[in-house]
Amino acid sequence: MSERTIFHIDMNAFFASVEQMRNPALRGKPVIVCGNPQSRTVVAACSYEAKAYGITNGMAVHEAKQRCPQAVLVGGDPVTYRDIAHHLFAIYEEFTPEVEVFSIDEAFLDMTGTAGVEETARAIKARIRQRYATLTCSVGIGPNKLIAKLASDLQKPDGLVRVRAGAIAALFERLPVESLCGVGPRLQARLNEMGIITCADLGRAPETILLKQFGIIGLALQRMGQGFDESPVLRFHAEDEVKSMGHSYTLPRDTGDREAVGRVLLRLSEQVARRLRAEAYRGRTVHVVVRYQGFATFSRQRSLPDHLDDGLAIYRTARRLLDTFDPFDSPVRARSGLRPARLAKPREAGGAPLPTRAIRMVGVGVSTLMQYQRQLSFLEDEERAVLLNHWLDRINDRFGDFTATRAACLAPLIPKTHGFLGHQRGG
DNA sequence: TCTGGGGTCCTAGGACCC
DNA sequence: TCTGGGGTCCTAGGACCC
Repeated sequence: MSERTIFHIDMNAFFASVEQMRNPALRGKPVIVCGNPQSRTVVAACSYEAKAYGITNGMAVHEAKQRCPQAVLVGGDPVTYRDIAHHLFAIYEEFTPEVEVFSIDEAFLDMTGTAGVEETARAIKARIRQRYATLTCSVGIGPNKLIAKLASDLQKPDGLVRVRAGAIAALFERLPVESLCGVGPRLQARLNEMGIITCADLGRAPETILLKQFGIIGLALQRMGQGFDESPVLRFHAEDEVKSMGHSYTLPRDTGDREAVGRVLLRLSEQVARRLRAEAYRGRTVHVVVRYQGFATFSRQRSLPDHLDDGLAIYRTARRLLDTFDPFDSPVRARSGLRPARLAKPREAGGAPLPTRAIRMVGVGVSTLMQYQRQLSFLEDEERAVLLNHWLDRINDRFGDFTATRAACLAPLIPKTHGFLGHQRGG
């Protein structure tokens, strides 16, 4: 088989660049795109002006503000980003039908057989510029996806880097092992401990050692360290094959109030259900995740006999799971293999009831999904619920989340009467 | 005011069935 | 009288990605 030519296109500071594009006042300024700027949140994307202050994606917003007090905070606008992303993918398809959507701002293109490889890359960049004057991208070109992705990282912003097969070995001598897609902080730390610092080190590491340390993953790691990657560019859009859907919410303040958490759970369950219905899915496994003060995070799941897409039904299961959580016992019990349904009520040490550990975040998800035909006729006893949900969806689609919803969703997420300290700052 | 929110994949152990 | 053993489903946790 002849050598492949793969492009990886990575939009530079995508969300922040979109904000700067549609609001010229933000151009040239440090811009931080985050979730709700009012809540505890992290940097989802930041402009290059902000990066200059050491701000990185994933950093707590409060820390980012410390580094750069004049940074402009913008709440993200996922609908617009998705819209523009779709236009960008359409542009790529002008050049080849072999486009793999890797994330909202990244794609792989299989350009094997194209004459004038770098000219084509420049043409794509020009086409993007023509459509969105202020958006730039970095294009990485390589003999496979692994190398293409790595190459797009080598020059930012507005980069164009081609790594030919013959140049990989020399490049890997100087690239740290964490530049490989798939080697995160944990793996990096373990590899570094083993004396594996560069990609080339990884490629040279003895198979037996890698196998022993990482199991089957070890062999894949070694292949990566040698620059091998056979994975094809899949004409696949993320939304085609959804495996799970979920929502989570970090509370403005940690709380020990189970009922307040329950209300958040109901709200999240309704959101998840609405998305399931919008995409004609039903699911049979309900997951709940709880993060406590201190960041310890636990999850529980339960599979049900039937697939469902009703918020209240999801909530009822989620609520039962939530009620099996015992913050002080969970880590032990989780390892003990006891099924959540059989968990004992929280024990009382020395007769005194244990205090409840405050909850920081709660999430609900549904998996084991099944997509159905919208024309499917429903059983009669389900009709009412289906009609109600349909009606709620129509209103919410038009006017936004929670315009019409169950009354319990409208209660404050954390009652003000509970006396949380420290959230009202002076004057 | 340390540490979001959306996902995917893998592992490991237990239950259960034949 | 040990303790087989494969297949599948289920659950919890962890690593990683953007």
